[in-house]
Amino acid sequence: MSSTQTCPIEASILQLLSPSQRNILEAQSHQINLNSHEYLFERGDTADHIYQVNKGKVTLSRLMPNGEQKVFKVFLSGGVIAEMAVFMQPREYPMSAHIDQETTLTAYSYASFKELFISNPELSLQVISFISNRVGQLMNSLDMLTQVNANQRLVMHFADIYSKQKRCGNRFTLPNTKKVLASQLGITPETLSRLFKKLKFNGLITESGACITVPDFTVLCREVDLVPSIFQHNH
Amino acid sequence: MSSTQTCPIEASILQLLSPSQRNILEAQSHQINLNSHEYLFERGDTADHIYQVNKGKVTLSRLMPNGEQKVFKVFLSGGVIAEMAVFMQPREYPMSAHIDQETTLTAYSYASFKELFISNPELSLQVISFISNRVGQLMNSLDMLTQVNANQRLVMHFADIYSKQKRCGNRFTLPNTKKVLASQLGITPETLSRLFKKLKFNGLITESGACITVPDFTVLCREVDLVPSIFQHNH
DNA sequence: TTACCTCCTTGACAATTATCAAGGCCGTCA
DNA sequence: TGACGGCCTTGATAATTGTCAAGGAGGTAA
Repeated sequence: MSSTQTCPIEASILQLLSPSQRNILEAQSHQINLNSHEYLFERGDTADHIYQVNKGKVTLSRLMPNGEQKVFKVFLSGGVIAEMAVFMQPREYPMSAHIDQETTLTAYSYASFKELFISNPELSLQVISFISNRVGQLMNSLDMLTQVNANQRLVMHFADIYSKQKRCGNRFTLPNTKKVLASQLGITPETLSRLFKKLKFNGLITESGACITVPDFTVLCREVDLVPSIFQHNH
Repeated sequence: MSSTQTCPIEASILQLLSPSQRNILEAQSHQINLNSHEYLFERGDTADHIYQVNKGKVTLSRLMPNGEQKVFKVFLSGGVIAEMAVFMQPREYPMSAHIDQETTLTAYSYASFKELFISNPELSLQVISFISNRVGQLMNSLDMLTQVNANQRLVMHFADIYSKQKRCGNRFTLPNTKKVLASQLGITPETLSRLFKKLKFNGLITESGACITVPDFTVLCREVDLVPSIFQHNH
């Protein structure tokens, strides 16, 4: 797993800033270096910084009642961490951020964002819009996790990855280990392994390392009873 | 099912406004009357109003790929509808709002909110905070729906209702039909019926109409393998 | 090199949940 | 009043997913 890997392209709050606003923020930022197995923050810590990954790998996860670690998201270079948490009340990180590889980050303080918002009302509007969209996405995820079975969740996840990656034909690359993927889909690694086996057996996908090839998206969707439009790029 | 029923107490964007801000908004609002079986709006409509229910009953739902209607939320008097949707890009309602009973609503326009935000930067900050919290809640729901079984989801839902209702001993009232409840929990009505049966058989709850009595919250939680703290009121 | 350790896979089995079918209850409406 | 329709329940059965146990592949550190 190379450390030059980048996150799927994903919108972040930082992209809403104009160059001059960005400069103000940068001026007040600072750099952080962390080693493998350290924590950037833990659940419950005061959330006073948003972080952007420059290099490395950070996993956002939460300890579940059963003692398992549920992975929410893995951040590679470019990823922006905790862009919501710092605005919550009480201002506490709702999950822990674990360093998986030696990582360098840029830390932007809550205070500097607050100043920007106060002095730029139109920026605040954009941010409200941005977060509202996130709410919409989360509600979609809620649908996905309750109304469809594991097979469909996997294919929908494929669609998600596919639409976020730079297209290279009918292929895409799994950004995480299968254990993490299983955790994100809310199933066990064993079940995931069997789902993959079935998809491969039926010729719906081919697997080569972390790279998945889908001969025919329409067929794949029909097989699991989903509309093919989920693979349309809706940027 | 009486039409004087009220929503569980739940924070809304309207509560962030100062009296004078509220007045500005009210001045630009208008009243709406709708009859049973009409739609307030449908998924995809331009989202240009936030609505507050004065009297009646409105169901927010979405058509699922399998053709079923998944209920997200039921609004009774006091409920505030679409407080996120109007800020999303593109500005479209992500679900449909169905009128279940004759209903009167107050409609506040997106434009008037926008003006308020632009002229009150601190208000915008509060709104950002408010929506971020909603993001946090949704992520908790995601946990709940993926990491725990149906039994636990039901009890957690009890805890949710209980903490939002005015306390009257160890009782609370189910706000929706069991069919709707099942839909919210992501299970079938049959499964829900059997869960209730088991809880009642084991003496963990008593049911009298829509009213549920829990003799001992600690015992109930222990039985389904959850921490009792979920019933603590964390206003 | 060996000794771990984690991830991934597979098999056998158990638990959970959905599906299908049927009947009772309770409203509304003609 | 009776007919209809929705909701709730129950039973029988099937499908889905989890649990436990075991082994292979690959990486890392002593």
